[in-house]
Amino acid sequence: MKGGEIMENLKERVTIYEVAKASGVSLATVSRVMNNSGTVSEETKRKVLSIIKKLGYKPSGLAQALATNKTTNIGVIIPSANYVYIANMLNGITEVCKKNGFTVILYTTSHSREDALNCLERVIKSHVDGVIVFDDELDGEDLEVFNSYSVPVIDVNNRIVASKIGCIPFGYEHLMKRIIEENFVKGDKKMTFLHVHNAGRLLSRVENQFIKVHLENDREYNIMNCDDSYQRTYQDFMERFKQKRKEYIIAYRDSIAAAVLNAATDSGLRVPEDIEVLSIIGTKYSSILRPQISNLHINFQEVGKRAMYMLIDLINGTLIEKEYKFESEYIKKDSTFF
Amino acid sequence: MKGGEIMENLKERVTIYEVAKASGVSLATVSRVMNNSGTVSEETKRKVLSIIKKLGYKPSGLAQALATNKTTNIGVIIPSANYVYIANMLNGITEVCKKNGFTVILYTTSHSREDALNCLERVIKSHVDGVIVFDDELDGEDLEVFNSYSVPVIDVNNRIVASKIGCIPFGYEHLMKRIIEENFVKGDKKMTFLHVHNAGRLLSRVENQFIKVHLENDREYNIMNCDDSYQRTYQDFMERFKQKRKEYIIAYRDSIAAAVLNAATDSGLRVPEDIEVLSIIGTKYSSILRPQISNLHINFQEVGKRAMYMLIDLINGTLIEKEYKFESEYIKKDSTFF
DNA sequence: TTGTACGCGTTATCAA
DNA sequence: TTGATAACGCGTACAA
Repeated sequence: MKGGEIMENLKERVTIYEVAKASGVSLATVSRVMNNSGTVSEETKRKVLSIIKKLGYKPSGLAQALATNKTTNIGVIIPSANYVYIANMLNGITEVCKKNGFTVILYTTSHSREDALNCLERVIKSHVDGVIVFDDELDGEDLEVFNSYSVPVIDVNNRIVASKIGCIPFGYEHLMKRIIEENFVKGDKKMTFLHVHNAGRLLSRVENQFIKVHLENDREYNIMNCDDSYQRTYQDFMERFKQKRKEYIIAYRDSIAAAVLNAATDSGLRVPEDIEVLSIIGTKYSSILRPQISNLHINFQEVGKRAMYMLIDLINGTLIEKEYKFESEYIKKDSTFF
Repeated sequence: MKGGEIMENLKERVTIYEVAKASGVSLATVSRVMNNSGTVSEETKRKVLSIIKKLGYKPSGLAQALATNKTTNIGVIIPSANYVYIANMLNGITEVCKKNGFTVILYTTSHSREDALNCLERVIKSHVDGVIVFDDELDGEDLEVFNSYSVPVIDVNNRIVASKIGCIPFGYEHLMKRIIEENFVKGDKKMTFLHVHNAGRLLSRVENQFIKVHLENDREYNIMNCDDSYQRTYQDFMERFKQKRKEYIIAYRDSIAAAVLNAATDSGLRVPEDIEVLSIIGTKYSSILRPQISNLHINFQEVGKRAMYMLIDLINGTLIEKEYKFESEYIKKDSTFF
């Protein structure tokens, strides 16, 4: 053995052929043993199994997928795993995946159209058995593209239905209307909606509803631009709260709501007497933060699980109801009066 | 056309053969066009490209992977995406992946040895080009198994090095010692370490260090069993704080620390005068919660990025330093005195 | 019960 | 500049 020779024990991947040879049978028999298909005599089965174990043979998922046209992989497209509610959904998906023998391939879009189209390409190339989309960069037409490559789709947070598309829309409108009108009747504060640039359809829909309900009731309202960052929002509100106004503020999610609350508290304003805050997307942090934040709750872990269940049915062609709506629930905490 | 016929426009996947036929060239030429390899005349190139576009041809990643022995997929093994710091790491990984043309396959183990071994199997079957492991269920021997199937590994939170294994250990011990001893000198409270059953090596190591430093200094300490859940811990401490004792409590992560803090506040105890709390793993919530939580900070997004950079180098055989340590940093906030 | 041979959709090596 | 053709590792009719 020469000096410079590579000594790594990268034993080459053992294939079905080698198992067959070592067992003295054909590769078809090995395949049968692996998949418990066809009929194999107990004796050869034992022998083959022992060889498989001895050689440490693991079938190549690639070759299997190519031969069977099934990968048992599903794609998940999300903007980022960094938001708690999205991580919760992801967790629900993986849970159901594991129980059903699927594996998750993760695609993130970082809020960019370019990334999104890139994902689309890669998802199609990857031969996933199906895909769950929770991403505003992808619209109905994009989802049709998946379908045209016969990739079943479950679209979360939309209402797009087609032959191989199911959807899980969220119901925030009714509840939003109820809360706003309750504030008109019992409350005394003008409402401010925190508008986040490019934050997606979910927030836009709620914002539109916010405006609509105000117009219907002939009430004044504020829309305020807001960064999707705790620090920046905190600073903005420290500035804003120098004038000790009373306000009812609606924020996208817990961190943003917390920024407002902390700024209020740090400015000597009382919650909820002076400042009321509502978080649209509530997570467990709504209850951990003090004061606890009132929020419109949807269990995103359950959303993820449901999405995956629906996708499995869609893949198997047994999905009856292509739409499953999640209604939000009002969790009244300390940051609001009613 | 009969009535019951299926009308779905699931156009079958178009293959390289069909493109070749439609272009009047051989599949080899199409392959060359796709990969910009070899030499193709401008004219046929144009023709082939137009056909590719027209037919919407996307090469099969499966077949490519089988032929080239490269998937451009990497595996990520984590206990769950539900913890903020893990989600942060995941985010760092995906970011670097995207820039370098890799795709993440996600494997979660749900804190079970069985799941972990299952992951091991699936990772090997899936032909990933490499794997990042941040999971206590998998030990050094398991990682060697990856290696024996020539799957490069980056192991986070451990110090295991081998031919195709790199690692990213965390440095908590020194800082822990410094903080504890500072408390001995300047502080006046007995320290309590929250022991979480089966929470993994990271916490165990810190706990051992906690005990060691106390023994070295001949000081008394408490170890207290604690659930890895906000609610349960909150209740436990509401009970405990009925006796208005003074304590310095060390918790695993923000949520748990918050449970202690909230219980203290709700029991009429002052922070940090009566109760001091330190969170070992700090996230952005350390600064959002009130009082803000002192913590031992490691930027997990950076950990994820670094892990992926190292993995890429390992795959390419260009990784020089197989170990890259992340030292924790003490972020002094309002929940402690020093 | 077992083996042969073909197909899955690519890449890559030769010749032509 | 192109086109056959052999891998890649497996599943699976069909034949034996």
